[in-house]
Amino acid sequence: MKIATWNVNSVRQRQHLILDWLERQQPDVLMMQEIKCETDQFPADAFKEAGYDCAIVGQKSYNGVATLVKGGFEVTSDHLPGFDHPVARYVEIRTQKLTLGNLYLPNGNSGGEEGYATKLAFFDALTARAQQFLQTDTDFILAGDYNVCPTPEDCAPGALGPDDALVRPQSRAAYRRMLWLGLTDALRALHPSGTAYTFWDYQAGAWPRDSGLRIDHALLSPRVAERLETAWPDKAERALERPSDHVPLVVTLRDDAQATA
DNA sequence: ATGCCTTAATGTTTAAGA
Repeated sequence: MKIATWNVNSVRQRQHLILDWLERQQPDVLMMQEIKCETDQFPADAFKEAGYDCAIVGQKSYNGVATLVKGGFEVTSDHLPGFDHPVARYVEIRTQKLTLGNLYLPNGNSGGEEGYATKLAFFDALTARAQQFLQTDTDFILAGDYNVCPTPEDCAPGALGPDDALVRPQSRAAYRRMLWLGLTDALRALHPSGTAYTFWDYQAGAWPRDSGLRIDHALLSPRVAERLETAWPDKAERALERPSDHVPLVVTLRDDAQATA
């Protein structure tokens, strides 16, 4: 099973790049963030033609998430339970015996301390959601744009100041708290060290200088982690014409031994 | 100079992104 997450920075601007990528990679699931459109503006027909059905939670101008799925699925939530802000930053589906949460965590650099508090509040609710799944023995993946560089190795030297919301100690602690629940960072489980950036700023020649960040992550519940086969950021996508500033993070899982036994 | 791009919309500028 092949699952990807990608902050596309406007699905309408990126539609053809996304369709080309789907054609090449053929994932079973693609979780997209920052679709930047209302639900009824989402180009669902084009993705349908490519073989994908969509779970869409859009809003005007900003944010917005959508999950593309091959095969049957059901939407289990169109918002993050416990996060009481009317923003389109979470959609959750169930397919192939997995619950897949697609998240766009607040950046936390705008809106002063209140804006930063919103980021931590989202983390709290996401942690509670994960605990709920663990308690109910639900296999799950929580993937998306976490807007956190978990360790210094995940932030190119000089790319961000020490007070940036992506690297503040509380942000990193909030991310670690999810790992401490027993979740697995798919990329780091297979590639424990080294750079594995998923984002390069449009500004200041960040891409040619390889001044990137690892901020897009896939966290796996214990039984799903047992099936982890590969995890890689599709860096080549950043070099194409008019790309998103993020690249897809791709995770593949071996077949469920329980299902095939 | 929290700028250097890029996006959407409030649109001949602004806010947000990270």
